[in-house]
Amino acid sequence: MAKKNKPSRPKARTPRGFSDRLGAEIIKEREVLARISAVYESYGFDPLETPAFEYTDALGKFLPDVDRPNQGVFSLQDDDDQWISLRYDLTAPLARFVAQNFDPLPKPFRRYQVGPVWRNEKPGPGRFRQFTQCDADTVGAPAPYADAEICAMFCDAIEAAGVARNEFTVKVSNRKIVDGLFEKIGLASEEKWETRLNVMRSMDKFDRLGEVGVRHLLGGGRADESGDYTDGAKLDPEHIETVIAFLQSAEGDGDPLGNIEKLITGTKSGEDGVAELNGIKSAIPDFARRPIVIDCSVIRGLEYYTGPIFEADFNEAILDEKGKPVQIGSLGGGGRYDGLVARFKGVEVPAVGVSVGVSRLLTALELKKSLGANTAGPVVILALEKDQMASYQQMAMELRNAGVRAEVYLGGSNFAKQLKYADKRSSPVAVIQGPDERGAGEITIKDLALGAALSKDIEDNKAWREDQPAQFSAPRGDLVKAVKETLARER
RNA sequence: GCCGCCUUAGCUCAGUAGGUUAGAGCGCUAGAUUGUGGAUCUAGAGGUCCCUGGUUCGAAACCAGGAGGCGGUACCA
Repeated sequence: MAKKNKPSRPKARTPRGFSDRLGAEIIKEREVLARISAVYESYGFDPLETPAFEYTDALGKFLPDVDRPNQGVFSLQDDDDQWISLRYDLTAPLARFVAQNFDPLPKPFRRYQVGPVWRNEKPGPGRFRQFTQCDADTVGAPAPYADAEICAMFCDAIEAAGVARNEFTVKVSNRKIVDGLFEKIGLASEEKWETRLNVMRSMDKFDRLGEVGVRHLLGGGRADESGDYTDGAKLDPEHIETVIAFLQSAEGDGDPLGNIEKLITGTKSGEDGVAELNGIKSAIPDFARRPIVIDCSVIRGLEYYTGPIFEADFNEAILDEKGKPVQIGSLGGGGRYDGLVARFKGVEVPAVGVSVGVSRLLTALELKKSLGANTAGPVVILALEKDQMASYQQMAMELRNAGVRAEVYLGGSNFAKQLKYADKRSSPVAVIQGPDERGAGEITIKDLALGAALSKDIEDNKAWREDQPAQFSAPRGDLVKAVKETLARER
């Protein structure tokens, strides 16, 4: 039964959570990154590049233990026995960089950074183990003015990336307000930190699980549809009411800040937080026309945010090819983290920043099909006579010099196959010169896009072939002109 | 990590109460239509039926373990 003599070959495949990318996809991402970077640069942020690997202790709490050194991050032990890890975001490397080069840097230090980051966790739709982030941070400036600027720039960057103003919302909250809530419900003391974490996790799920789900999580616990059970925070009923009211403060037509203020009145950090949000509001030009809302149901990272926090979300659910909603997560987010550099320096350095999740954004735009038609391929010059290759390459050169992407067909196939190739490359135009044209000093320009459009209502192939409505001839000397005119017509 | 479902051709999927040469559509390759892609016709290639082990005269099918995928859930800087 088993076949003999069959060599066992490795299976060609990409590791899970990673992906190959080709052609148009890369071009699109490059374009989106360029647009976001341009926004950051126009605000005066300088580009920074740091290596993919960092010493693991510089990245934070994920010191690899012997059992699970790769929990969350990809780590390996260098030949000098030190642990190094692939960066999981761009903020930790920034903190390291600032601490390392503190004295000569201008303060505040404004930098942006674009690049891949890696996380060793379960992949899902729009969720990869390698993805691109696009961050901008201001280090060394206290709240709220730097926060206001970052927040406004965040909106500009997302818009520049191709999401319209009415398609997304930047939600703003403040960690201090959440602290105020904890004071109100008696969770402020040191030994209650675990319950606090628990409550924050539950609150973070408000948008996904809704009021009912969060009530369960705050109380006794919740069983999900797969039968798994999550233990609850076991709060008193009245405290649950307070938390729910807090989460719902942004709903309805009232003013969210006012609602919050009533809930957390009398707490020091709560009032500080409200004041900071007011400061942000008043420091953003044309605030009312921007898609920014105060919404305290946003929690984000549990550990390090110390002040204002931002999160950008799509307004409407993203659907996949089958029309099913996809959990794609936020478009990006950020906030103030005054303690991060202190890990290295011992002194608190105030800092605030945002991160745009470019890979997610592109997945979403792809699903929403708002990135427009496919990027056109190159003009293909058919190679009908092998002894004329130099003259074909000459044509390609002329087109390139005129700024037109062009290539000569280099395979070994016949006429029909060459056109098929051009079709597959989604070439807009094919340039044809066989013996007939060459004798007459001409070329044939074939408008592939137009042909494709016309062919939709073609029935008789014979008539189609005889007419050839989508092509015309031109003098060899007019090559560039004729191609450019054809391309222009397609726009 | 936990729970559930799934894995047969490049893709989408049939299939058999365990029984010789495992199928379809699309795609692919080649040819026809006398130098023309998308139409039509003809032919062809391509499968360790996810892997390993077990039960059996016989396993793609049944059992166990593993891997991968999907969905939920937990964690998430």
